[in-house]
Amino acid sequence: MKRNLEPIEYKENTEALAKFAKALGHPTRIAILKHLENQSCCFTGDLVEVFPLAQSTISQHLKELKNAGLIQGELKPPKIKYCIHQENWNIAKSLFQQFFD
Amino acid sequence: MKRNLEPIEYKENTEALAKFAKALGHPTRIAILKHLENQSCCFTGDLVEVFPLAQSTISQHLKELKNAGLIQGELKPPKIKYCIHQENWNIAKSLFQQFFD
DNA sequence: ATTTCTTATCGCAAATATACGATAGATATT
DNA sequence: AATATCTATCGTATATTTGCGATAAGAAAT
Repeated sequence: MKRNLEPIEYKENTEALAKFAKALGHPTRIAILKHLENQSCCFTGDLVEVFPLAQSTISQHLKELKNAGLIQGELKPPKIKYCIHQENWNIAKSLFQQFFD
Repeated sequence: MKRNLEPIEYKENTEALAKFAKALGHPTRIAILKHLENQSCCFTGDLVEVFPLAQSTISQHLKELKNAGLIQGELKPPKIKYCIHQENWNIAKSLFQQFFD
């Protein structure tokens, strides 16, 4: 095999949009975000009860959403409260909007 | 290992949105779609010249976009003309719209 | 200090995605 | 029928994703 080692350079918006889309590319993560929109916020434990998935799996999905910038965690010891990251959410929203015209 | 063999059941819209998002979750596919929006249509060969990727790789990305329903291919022998699948495009658009409020 | 509660991380296994070259298929043209 | 052109598919290698249980990490309360 011979792979393209040097990654292709895309426009900034293209990369950003793909990154957001990738984070949204799993039904569990969509469902988590919908849940966050309804509840405005929630704890990891709440989600573990909602979805038939291991706690570690939920945590991993949350991590990806956080890495993508779509959510943020706030320390509420001993829990962690997760909310939509409103600023980045708006950025994602407008990127998708302008993408679809 | 013991995986959850029975897949989780999500709402239809959740699945649909995740599927579209997944297809959009790669910068090359975003770029292809942007190109299609500008040109309205194009051939596989055109894309091979635009992107520094093998023809087979481009073809694979097109296949995924087609499977997601975002594009459609029209036979224009000996070429194939790819266009946005307008109907599904609108569905995707409205799914993202209502997802982001 | 120890225990309790909550969440993150590690290590693993399996599945999927990404990329390539090579090859096959489909259709005009000669 | 043979050739040329264009695209899809196959086979392969590697990387990433997804999921689990087990364990670690953090903070509060006892």
